[in-house]
Amino acid sequence: MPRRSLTPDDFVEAALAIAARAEPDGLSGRVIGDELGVDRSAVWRHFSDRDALLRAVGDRLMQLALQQVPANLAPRERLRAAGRNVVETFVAYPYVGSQIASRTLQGPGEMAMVEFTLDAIREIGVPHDLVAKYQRMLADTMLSYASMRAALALLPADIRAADEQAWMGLYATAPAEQYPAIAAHVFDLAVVTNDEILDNLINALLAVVDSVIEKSTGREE
Amino acid sequence: MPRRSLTPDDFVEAALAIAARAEPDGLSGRVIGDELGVDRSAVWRHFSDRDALLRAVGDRLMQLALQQVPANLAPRERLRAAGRNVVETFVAYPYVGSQIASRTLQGPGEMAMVEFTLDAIREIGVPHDLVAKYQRMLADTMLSYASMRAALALLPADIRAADEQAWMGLYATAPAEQYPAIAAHVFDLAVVTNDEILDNLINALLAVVDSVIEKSTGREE
DNA sequence: CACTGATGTCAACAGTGATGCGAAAATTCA
DNA sequence: TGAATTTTCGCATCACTGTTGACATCAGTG
Repeated sequence: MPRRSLTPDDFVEAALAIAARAEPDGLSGRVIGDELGVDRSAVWRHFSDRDALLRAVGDRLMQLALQQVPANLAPRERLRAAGRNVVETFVAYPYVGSQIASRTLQGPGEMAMVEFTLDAIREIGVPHDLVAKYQRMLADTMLSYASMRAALALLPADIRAADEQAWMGLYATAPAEQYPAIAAHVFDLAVVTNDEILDNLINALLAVVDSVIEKSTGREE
Repeated sequence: MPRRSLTPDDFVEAALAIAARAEPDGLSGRVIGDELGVDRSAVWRHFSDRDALLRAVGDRLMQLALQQVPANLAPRERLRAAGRNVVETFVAYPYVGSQIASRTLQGPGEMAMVEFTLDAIREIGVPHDLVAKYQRMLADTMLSYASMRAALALLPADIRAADEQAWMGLYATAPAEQYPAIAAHVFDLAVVTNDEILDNLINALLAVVDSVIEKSTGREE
Protein backbone atom coordinates (compact mmCIF):
# COMPACT_ATOMS: atom_id res chain seq x y z
CA MET A 1 0.00 0.00 0.00
CA PRO A 2 2.26 2.82 -1.22
CA ARG A 3 1.04 5.93 0.59
CA ARG A 4 2.82 8.07 -1.95
CA SER A 5 5.46 7.89 -4.60
CA LEU A 6 8.95 8.92 -3.60
CA THR A 7 11.79 9.93 -5.86
CA PRO A 8 15.47 9.16 -5.28
CA ASP A 9 15.90 12.85 -4.54
CA ASP A 10 13.49 12.56 -1.63
CA PHE A 11 15.78 10.00 -0.06
CA VAL A 12 18.85 12.11 -0.70
CA GLU A 13 17.08 15.03 0.93
CA ALA A 14 16.11 12.94 3.94
CA ALA A 15 19.62 11.53 4.25
CA LEU A 16 21.00 15.07 4.21
CA ALA A 17 18.65 16.15 6.97
CA ILE A 18 19.70 13.21 9.10
CA ALA A 19 23.39 13.51 8.33
CA ALA A 20 23.26 17.12 9.45
CA ARG A 21 21.92 16.15 12.85
CA ALA A 22 24.97 14.02 13.74
CA GLU A 23 22.94 11.92 16.14
CA PRO A 24 24.73 8.93 17.59
CA ASP A 25 22.47 6.43 15.80
CA GLY A 26 24.08 6.99 12.46
CA LEU A 27 22.69 7.17 8.98
CA SER A 28 20.97 3.81 8.68
CA GLY A 29 18.21 2.69 6.36
CA ARG A 30 15.83 2.58 9.29
CA VAL A 31 16.41 6.22 10.18
CA ILE A 32 16.02 7.34 6.59
CA GLY A 33 12.79 5.41 6.31
CA ASP A 34 11.44 6.89 9.53
CA GLU A 35 12.28 10.38 8.28
CA LEU A 36 9.95 9.77 5.34
CA GLY A 37 7.42 7.66 7.19
CA VAL A 38 8.34 4.63 5.16
CA ASP A 39 9.77 1.16 5.61
CA ARG A 40 13.53 0.98 5.47
CA SER A 41 13.48 -1.46 2.58
CA ALA A 42 11.89 1.21 0.40
CA VAL A 43 15.31 2.85 0.17
CA TRP A 44 16.65 0.00 -1.94
CA ARG A 45 13.87 0.45 -4.50
CA HIS A 46 15.67 3.63 -5.55
CA PHE A 47 19.29 2.82 -4.76
CA SER A 48 20.80 -0.52 -5.63
CA ASP A 49 23.24 -0.31 -2.80
CA ARG A 50 24.30 1.52 0.30
CA ASP A 51 27.22 2.68 -1.76
CA ALA A 52 24.98 4.11 -4.45
CA LEU A 53 23.01 6.06 -1.87
CA LEU A 54 26.15 7.46 -0.30
CA ARG A 55 27.50 8.50 -3.67
CA ALA A 56 24.30 10.33 -4.52
CA VAL A 57 24.28 12.17 -1.20
CA GLY A 58 28.01 12.84 -1.50
CA ASP A 59 27.55 14.41 -4.88
CA ARG A 60 24.91 16.67 -3.41
CA LEU A 61 27.43 17.68 -0.77
CA MET A 62 29.79 18.76 -3.52
CA GLN A 63 27.09 20.93 -5.03
CA LEU A 64 26.39 22.50 -1.67
CA ALA A 65 30.06 23.25 -1.11
CA LEU A 66 30.60 24.70 -4.54
CA GLN A 67 27.53 26.91 -4.71
CA GLN A 68 28.68 28.78 -1.62
CA VAL A 69 31.87 29.96 -3.26
CA PRO A 70 31.53 33.64 -4.16
CA ALA A 71 31.71 34.00 -7.93
CA ASN A 72 33.77 37.15 -8.22
CA LEU A 73 36.98 36.02 -6.55
CA ALA A 74 40.47 35.79 -7.93
CA PRO A 75 41.43 32.23 -8.89
CA ARG A 76 43.60 31.63 -5.81
CA GLU A 77 40.81 32.79 -3.54
CA ARG A 78 38.31 30.65 -5.41
CA LEU A 79 40.44 27.58 -4.74
CA ARG A 80 40.88 28.56 -1.13
CA ALA A 81 37.16 29.06 -0.65
CA ALA A 82 36.33 25.80 -2.39
CA GLY A 83 38.71 23.88 -0.17
CA ARG A 84 37.40 25.47 2.98
CA ASN A 85 33.81 24.90 1.92
CA VAL A 86 34.38 21.23 1.20
CA VAL A 87 35.78 20.74 4.69
CA GLU A 88 32.99 22.80 6.19
CA THR A 89 30.30 20.89 4.33
CA PHE A 90 31.75 17.48 5.11
CA VAL A 91 31.90 18.41 8.77
CA ALA A 92 28.34 19.71 8.65
CA TYR A 93 27.13 16.38 7.22
CA PRO A 94 29.60 14.13 8.95
CA TYR A 95 27.98 10.76 8.35
CA VAL A 96 28.29 11.12 4.61
CA GLY A 97 31.43 13.23 4.56
CA SER A 98 33.41 10.66 6.50
CA GLN A 99 32.59 7.87 4.11
CA ILE A 100 32.73 8.98 0.49
CA ALA A 101 36.15 10.59 0.15
CA SER A 102 37.60 7.56 -1.58
CA ARG A 103 34.79 7.09 -4.07
CA THR A 104 34.41 8.56 -7.51
CA LEU A 105 31.01 10.16 -7.29
CA GLN A 106 30.53 10.65 -11.03
CA GLY A 107 27.60 12.97 -10.51
CA PRO A 108 26.98 16.57 -11.55
CA GLY A 109 28.36 17.91 -8.26
CA GLU A 110 31.71 16.27 -8.70
CA MET A 111 31.83 17.25 -12.36
CA ALA A 112 31.14 20.89 -11.51
CA MET A 113 33.79 20.86 -8.79
CA VAL A 114 36.42 19.41 -11.08
CA GLU A 115 35.56 21.87 -13.81
CA PHE A 116 35.72 24.70 -11.29
CA THR A 117 39.13 23.78 -9.92
CA LEU A 118 40.69 22.97 -13.27
CA ASP A 119 39.60 26.33 -14.51
CA ALA A 120 40.97 28.20 -11.51
CA ILE A 121 44.32 26.45 -11.76
CA ARG A 122 44.56 27.24 -15.45
CA GLU A 123 43.65 30.85 -14.75
CA ILE A 124 46.40 31.14 -12.17
CA GLY A 125 48.84 30.38 -14.93
CA VAL A 126 49.89 26.79 -14.48
CA PRO A 127 51.19 25.32 -17.74
CA HIS A 128 48.56 23.40 -19.64
CA ASP A 129 50.16 19.98 -19.26
CA LEU A 130 50.49 20.35 -15.47
CA VAL A 131 46.98 21.54 -14.67
CA ALA A 132 45.53 18.07 -14.20
CA LYS A 133 48.44 16.96 -12.04
CA TYR A 134 47.92 19.77 -9.57
CA GLN A 135 44.16 19.55 -9.67
CA ARG A 136 44.30 15.95 -8.59
CA MET A 137 46.74 16.72 -5.81
CA LEU A 138 44.56 19.54 -4.52
CA ALA A 139 41.34 17.58 -4.83
CA ASP A 140 42.58 14.33 -3.30
CA THR A 141 44.30 16.12 -0.44
CA MET A 142 41.33 18.30 0.42
CA LEU A 143 38.88 15.43 0.10
CA SER A 144 40.87 13.17 2.38
CA TYR A 145 41.44 15.91 4.91
CA ALA A 146 37.76 16.87 4.87
CA SER A 147 36.85 13.24 5.36
CA MET A 148 39.08 12.98 8.41
CA ARG A 149 37.60 16.13 9.88
CA ALA A 150 34.13 14.71 9.31
CA ALA A 151 35.07 11.48 11.07
CA LEU A 152 36.32 13.63 13.92
CA ALA A 153 33.04 15.49 14.11
CA LEU A 154 31.29 12.15 14.31
CA LEU A 155 32.97 11.04 17.51
CA PRO A 156 30.87 11.18 20.66
CA ALA A 157 31.55 14.40 22.50
CA ASP A 158 33.24 12.73 25.46
CA ILE A 159 35.67 10.76 23.30
CA ARG A 160 36.50 13.81 21.24
CA ALA A 161 37.19 15.80 24.36
CA ALA A 162 39.42 13.04 25.67
CA ASP A 163 41.34 12.95 22.40
CA GLU A 164 41.81 16.69 22.33
CA GLN A 165 43.17 16.71 25.84
CA ALA A 166 45.39 13.72 25.26
CA TRP A 167 48.41 15.88 24.60
CA MET A 168 48.02 17.74 27.82
CA GLY A 169 47.80 14.40 29.56
CA LEU A 170 50.97 13.27 27.88
CA TYR A 171 52.63 16.42 29.08
CA ALA A 172 52.28 15.12 32.61
CA THR A 173 53.16 11.50 31.91
CA ALA A 174 55.66 11.30 29.04
CA PRO A 175 59.21 10.94 30.30
CA ALA A 176 61.31 13.77 28.96
CA GLU A 177 64.38 11.53 28.60
CA GLN A 178 62.60 9.21 26.20
CA TYR A 179 60.63 11.88 24.33
CA PRO A 180 62.60 15.11 24.56
CA ALA A 181 61.01 16.73 21.50
CA ILE A 182 57.49 15.98 22.71
CA ALA A 183 58.35 17.39 26.11
CA ALA A 184 59.72 20.52 24.47
CA HIS A 185 56.69 21.10 22.26
CA VAL A 186 53.74 19.48 23.99
CA PHE A 187 52.12 22.75 24.91
CA ASP A 188 52.43 24.09 21.37
CA LEU A 189 51.01 20.82 20.03
CA ALA A 190 47.94 21.07 22.21
CA VAL A 191 47.29 24.67 21.25
CA VAL A 192 47.16 24.25 17.46
CA THR A 193 43.56 24.32 16.23
CA ASN A 194 42.14 22.35 13.35
CA ASP A 195 41.25 25.49 11.44
CA GLU A 196 44.80 26.72 11.72
CA ILE A 197 45.97 23.43 10.31
CA LEU A 198 43.53 23.70 7.43
CA ASP A 199 44.65 27.23 6.60
CA ASN A 200 48.22 26.11 6.77
CA LEU A 201 47.56 23.16 4.49
CA ILE A 202 45.73 25.23 1.90
CA ASN A 203 48.53 27.78 1.94
CA ALA A 204 51.09 25.06 1.35
CA LEU A 205 49.19 23.62 -1.58
CA LEU A 206 48.60 27.02 -3.16
CA ALA A 207 52.24 27.95 -2.69
CA VAL A 208 53.39 24.96 -4.65
CA VAL A 209 50.89 25.77 -7.39
CA ASP A 210 52.28 29.30 -7.50
CA SER A 211 55.78 27.92 -7.87
CA VAL A 212 54.96 26.40 -11.25
CA ILE A 213 53.32 29.42 -12.80
CA GLU A 214 54.36 29.97 -16.38
CA LYS A 215 57.10 32.54 -16.21
CA SER A 216 56.92 33.40 -19.89
CA THR A 217 53.50 35.01 -19.93
CA GLY A 218 53.26 37.96 -17.60
CA ARG A 219 49.62 38.75 -18.22
CA GLU A 220 48.33 37.19 -14.99
CA GLU A 221 48.40 39.76 -12.21
CA MET B 1 37.03 -24.12 29.03
CA PRO B 2 39.86 -21.79 28.08
CA ARG B 3 42.11 -23.81 25.78
CA ARG B 4 44.86 -21.32 26.40
CA SER B 5 45.38 -17.86 27.70
CA LEU B 6 45.56 -15.11 25.12
CA THR B 7 47.05 -11.68 25.57
CA PRO B 8 45.80 -8.49 23.96
CA ASP B 9 48.90 -8.62 21.78
CA ASP B 10 47.78 -11.94 20.37
CA PHE B 11 44.62 -10.31 19.13
CA VAL B 12 46.52 -7.37 17.69
CA GLU B 13 48.78 -9.80 15.88
CA ALA B 14 45.83 -11.75 14.53
CA ALA B 15 44.08 -8.57 13.45
CA LEU B 16 47.22 -7.49 11.61
CA ALA B 17 47.43 -10.80 9.78
CA ILE B 18 43.80 -10.50 8.70
CA ALA B 19 44.00 -6.83 7.82
CA ALA B 20 46.94 -7.60 5.55
CA ARG B 21 44.90 -10.11 3.56
CA ALA B 22 42.31 -7.54 2.47
CA GLU B 23 39.66 -10.20 2.04
CA PRO B 24 36.18 -8.94 1.26
CA ASP B 25 34.77 -10.17 4.57
CA GLY B 26 36.37 -7.41 6.56
CA LEU B 27 37.97 -7.34 9.95
CA SER B 28 35.18 -8.63 12.15
CA GLY B 29 35.28 -10.18 15.57
CA ARG B 30 34.34 -13.51 14.08
CA VAL B 31 37.30 -13.54 11.70
CA ILE B 32 39.70 -12.54 14.45
CA GLY B 33 38.34 -15.28 16.67
CA ASP B 34 38.66 -17.87 13.92
CA GLU B 35 42.24 -16.82 13.33
CA LEU B 36 43.00 -17.76 16.93
CA GLY B 37 40.60 -20.70 17.13
CA VAL B 38 38.46 -18.88 19.62
CA ASP B 39 34.93 -17.52 19.97
CA ARG B 40 34.45 -13.99 18.71
CA SER B 41 33.26 -12.79 22.09
CA ALA B 42 36.71 -13.50 23.51
CA VAL B 43 37.96 -10.40 21.74
CA TRP B 44 35.92 -8.13 23.98
CA ARG B 45 37.45 -9.72 27.04
CA HIS B 46 40.68 -7.92 26.16
CA PHE B 47 39.37 -4.82 24.43
CA SER B 48 36.46 -2.88 25.85
CA ASP B 49 35.38 -1.74 22.47
CA ARG B 50 35.84 -2.08 18.76
CA ASP B 51 37.40 1.34 18.95
CA ALA B 52 39.94 0.22 21.52
CA LEU B 53 40.96 -2.72 19.36
CA LEU B 54 41.37 -0.52 16.30
CA ARG B 55 43.46 1.96 18.24
CA ALA B 56 45.78 -0.77 19.46
CA VAL B 57 46.25 -2.19 15.98
CA GLY B 58 46.62 1.30 14.55
CA ASP B 59 49.36 2.12 16.97
CA ARG B 60 51.16 -1.03 15.87
CA LEU B 61 50.83 0.18 12.30
CA MET B 62 52.63 3.37 13.29
CA GLN B 63 55.46 1.34 14.77
CA LEU B 64 55.72 -0.71 11.58
CA ALA B 65 55.82 2.40 9.43
CA LEU B 66 58.42 4.14 11.56
CA GLN B 67 60.81 1.26 12.01
CA GLN B 68 61.24 0.98 8.25
CA VAL B 69 62.63 4.48 7.95
CA PRO B 70 66.39 4.29 7.41
CA ALA B 71 68.14 5.90 10.35
CA ASN B 72 70.95 7.73 8.60
CA LEU B 73 68.96 10.08 6.41
CA ALA B 74 68.92 13.84 6.31
CA PRO B 75 65.91 15.32 8.13
CA ARG B 76 63.97 16.16 4.95
CA GLU B 77 64.45 12.63 3.65
CA ARG B 78 63.44 11.20 7.00
CA LEU B 79 60.16 13.07 6.83
CA ARG B 80 59.65 12.03 3.24
CA ALA B 81 60.30 8.39 4.07
CA ALA B 82 58.05 8.50 7.11
CA GLY B 83 55.19 9.94 5.08
CA ARG B 84 55.58 7.41 2.33
CA ASN B 85 55.82 4.56 4.81
CA VAL B 86 52.66 5.59 6.61
CA VAL B 87 50.75 5.55 3.34
CA GLU B 88 52.35 2.26 2.36
CA THR B 89 51.58 0.65 5.69
CA PHE B 90 47.99 1.89 5.80
CA VAL B 91 47.45 0.54 2.30
CA ALA B 92 49.06 -2.76 3.26
CA TYR B 93 46.65 -3.12 6.21
CA PRO B 94 43.67 -1.38 4.69
CA TYR B 95 40.97 -2.45 7.12
CA VAL B 96 42.69 -0.72 9.98
CA GLY B 97 44.33 2.04 8.01
CA SER B 98 41.05 3.27 6.62
CA GLN B 99 39.46 3.64 10.02
CA ILE B 100 41.85 5.09 12.56
CA ALA B 101 43.11 8.27 10.94
CA SER B 102 40.84 10.46 13.01
CA ARG B 103 41.62 8.88 16.36
CA THR B 104 44.32 9.81 18.83
CA LEU B 105 46.04 6.47 19.34
CA GLN B 106 47.94 7.48 22.45
CA GLY B 107 50.19 4.43 22.22
CA PRO B 108 53.96 4.03 21.94
CA GLY B 109 53.79 3.94 18.14
CA GLU B 110 52.14 7.30 17.88
CA MET B 111 54.40 8.78 20.50
CA ALA B 112 57.49 7.59 18.64
CA MET B 113 56.17 8.95 15.36
CA VAL B 114 55.45 12.37 16.85
CA GLU B 115 58.84 12.49 18.51
CA PHE B 116 60.48 11.47 15.25
CA THR B 117 58.77 14.12 13.15
CA LEU B 118 59.13 16.92 15.68
CA ASP B 119 62.84 16.20 15.84
CA ALA B 120 63.25 16.17 12.07
CA ILE B 121 61.41 19.45 11.67
CA ARG B 122 63.51 21.06 14.36
CA GLU B 123 66.67 19.73 12.73
CA ILE B 124 65.65 21.21 9.39
CA GLY B 125 65.78 24.57 11.10
CA VAL B 126 62.20 25.59 11.69
CA PRO B 127 61.96 28.16 14.50
CA HIS B 128 61.16 26.60 17.85
CA ASP B 129 57.73 28.13 18.24
CA LEU B 130 56.59 26.95 14.79
CA VAL B 131 57.74 23.32 15.01
CA ALA B 132 54.51 22.04 16.52
CA LYS B 133 52.39 23.93 14.03
CA TYR B 134 54.07 22.33 11.05
CA GLN B 135 54.28 18.91 12.65
CA ARG B 136 50.54 18.84 13.10
CA MET B 137 49.97 19.96 9.54
CA LEU B 138 52.27 17.28 8.19
CA ALA B 139 50.91 14.56 10.43
CA ASP B 140 47.22 15.29 9.94
CA THR B 141 47.59 15.65 6.21
CA MET B 142 49.58 12.47 5.77
CA LEU B 143 47.29 10.51 8.07
CA SER B 144 44.16 11.57 6.29
CA TYR B 145 45.66 10.95 2.88
CA ALA B 146 46.92 7.54 3.94
CA SER B 147 43.50 6.71 5.28
CA MET B 148 41.87 7.60 1.99
CA ARG B 149 44.34 5.47 0.09
CA ALA B 150 43.61 2.59 2.44
CA ALA B 151 39.88 2.96 1.85
CA LEU B 152 40.63 2.89 -1.84
CA ALA B 153 42.61 -0.33 -1.48
CA LEU B 154 39.65 -1.82 0.31
CA LEU B 155 37.22 -1.43 -2.57
CA PRO B 156 36.35 -4.60 -4.45
CA ALA B 157 38.51 -4.90 -7.53
CA ASP B 158 35.68 -4.37 -9.99
CA ILE B 159 34.45 -1.19 -8.34
CA ARG B 160 37.96 0.20 -8.12
CA ALA B 161 38.52 -0.51 -11.79
CA ALA B 162 35.25 1.20 -12.65
CA ASP B 163 36.22 4.24 -10.58
CA GLU B 164 39.63 4.49 -12.20
CA GLN B 165 38.17 4.35 -15.67
CA ALA B 166 35.41 6.80 -14.82
CA TRP B 167 37.38 9.71 -16.25
CA MET B 168 37.92 7.98 -19.53
CA GLY B 169 34.21 7.31 -19.63
CA LEU B 170 33.48 10.96 -18.98
CA TYR B 171 35.79 11.84 -21.82
CA ALA B 172 33.30 10.24 -24.17
CA THR B 173 30.15 11.53 -22.54
CA ALA B 174 30.79 14.94 -20.99
CA PRO B 175 29.61 17.74 -23.24
CA ALA B 176 32.51 20.02 -24.03
CA GLU B 177 30.31 23.12 -24.01
CA GLN B 178 29.26 22.56 -20.42
CA TYR B 179 32.61 21.29 -19.14
CA PRO B 180 35.30 22.82 -21.32
CA ALA B 181 38.11 22.43 -18.78
CA ILE B 182 37.30 18.78 -18.18
CA ALA B 183 37.21 18.16 -21.90
CA ALA B 184 40.58 19.86 -22.27
CA HIS B 185 42.24 17.89 -19.47
CA VAL B 186 40.39 14.60 -19.15
CA PHE B 187 43.22 12.55 -20.60
CA ASP B 188 45.76 14.13 -18.26
CA LEU B 189 43.42 13.57 -15.33
CA ALA B 190 43.12 9.87 -16.07
CA VAL B 191 46.86 9.43 -16.43
CA VAL B 192 47.95 10.82 -13.06
CA THR B 193 48.85 7.98 -10.69
CA ASN B 194 48.27 7.91 -6.97
CA ASP B 195 51.98 7.64 -6.26
CA GLU B 196 52.65 10.73 -8.32
CA ILE B 197 50.03 12.55 -6.29
CA LEU B 198 51.63 11.42 -3.07
CA ASP B 199 55.08 12.55 -4.17
CA ASN B 200 53.63 15.84 -5.23
CA LEU B 201 51.87 16.30 -1.92
CA ILE B 202 54.94 15.50 0.14
CA ASN B 203 56.98 17.91 -1.95
CA ALA B 204 54.45 20.65 -1.38
CA LEU B 205 54.44 20.11 2.37
CA LEU B 206 58.22 19.99 2.59
CA ALA B 207 58.53 23.11 0.45
CA VAL B 208 56.41 25.10 2.84
CA VAL B 209 58.46 23.82 5.76
CA ASP B 210 61.61 24.92 3.96
CA SER B 211 60.14 28.36 3.47
CA VAL B 212 60.11 29.03 7.20
CA ILE B 213 63.65 27.90 7.96
CA GLU B 214 65.42 30.22 10.34
CA LYS B 215 67.45 32.50 8.14
CA SER B 216 69.66 33.72 10.98
CA THR B 217 71.54 30.51 11.75
CA GLY B 218 73.40 29.15 8.77
CA ARG B 219 74.70 26.05 10.47
CA GLU B 220 72.20 23.69 8.80
CA GLU B 221 73.62 22.44 5.51
C1' DC C 1 -12.33 -1.67 -18.05
C1' DA C 2 -8.18 -4.78 -17.80
C1' DC C 3 -3.17 -4.92 -17.95
C1' DT C 4 1.41 -3.63 -16.79
C1' DG C 5 5.07 -1.63 -14.36
C1' DA C 6 6.49 0.78 -10.45
C1' DT C 7 6.62 1.25 -5.65
C1' DG C 8 5.78 0.36 -0.68
C1' DT C 9 4.94 -3.38 3.18
C1' DC C 10 6.19 -7.26 5.50
C1' DA C 11 8.91 -11.18 6.88
C1' DA C 12 13.08 -13.25 6.70
C1' DC C 13 18.26 -13.96 6.31
C1' DA C 14 22.97 -13.76 7.61
C1' DG C 15 26.00 -10.99 9.77
C1' DT C 16 27.68 -7.45 13.33
C1' DG C 17 29.29 -5.69 18.11
C1' DA C 18 28.22 -6.42 22.62
C1' DT C 19 26.54 -8.55 27.29
C1' DG C 20 25.46 -11.84 31.02
C1' DC C 21 25.92 -16.48 32.79
C1' DG C 22 28.23 -20.54 33.88
C1' DA C 23 32.29 -23.64 33.61
C1' DA C 24 37.01 -24.58 33.58
C1' DA C 25 41.63 -23.48 33.76
C1' DA C 26 45.41 -20.78 35.94
C1' DT C 27 47.01 -18.58 39.76
C1' DT C 28 47.37 -17.58 44.45
C1' DC C 29 47.43 -18.73 49.09
C1' DA C 30 47.40 -21.71 53.20
C1' DT D 1 49.80 -30.85 48.85
C1' DG D 2 44.96 -28.98 48.52
C1' DA D 3 41.57 -25.21 48.69
C1' DA D 4 40.03 -20.62 47.20
C1' DT D 5 39.98 -17.09 43.95
C1' DT D 6 40.59 -14.80 39.81
C1' DT D 7 40.98 -14.95 34.95
C1' DT D 8 39.37 -16.23 30.63
C1' DC D 9 36.71 -18.64 27.41
C1' DG D 10 32.15 -20.87 25.32
C1' DC D 11 27.42 -20.27 24.67
C1' DA D 12 23.04 -18.09 24.24
C1' DT D 13 21.08 -13.96 23.44
C1' DC D 14 20.12 -9.07 22.23
C1' DA D 15 19.28 -5.19 19.08
C1' DC D 16 20.74 -3.72 14.95
C1' DT D 17 22.35 -3.61 10.01
C1' DG D 18 21.90 -4.04 4.69
C1' DT D 19 19.60 -6.74 1.50
C1' DT D 20 16.23 -9.90 -0.78
C1' DG D 21 11.85 -11.98 -2.24
C1' DA D 22 6.84 -12.57 -2.05
C1' DC D 23 2.82 -9.99 -1.96
C1' DA D 24 -0.30 -5.92 -2.23
C1' DT D 25 -1.57 -1.72 -4.08
C1' DC D 26 -1.29 2.24 -6.84
C1' DA D 27 -0.59 5.12 -11.46
C1' DG D 28 -0.76 5.24 -16.07
C1' DT D 29 -1.75 3.10 -20.78
C1' DG D 30 -4.47 0.85 -24.26
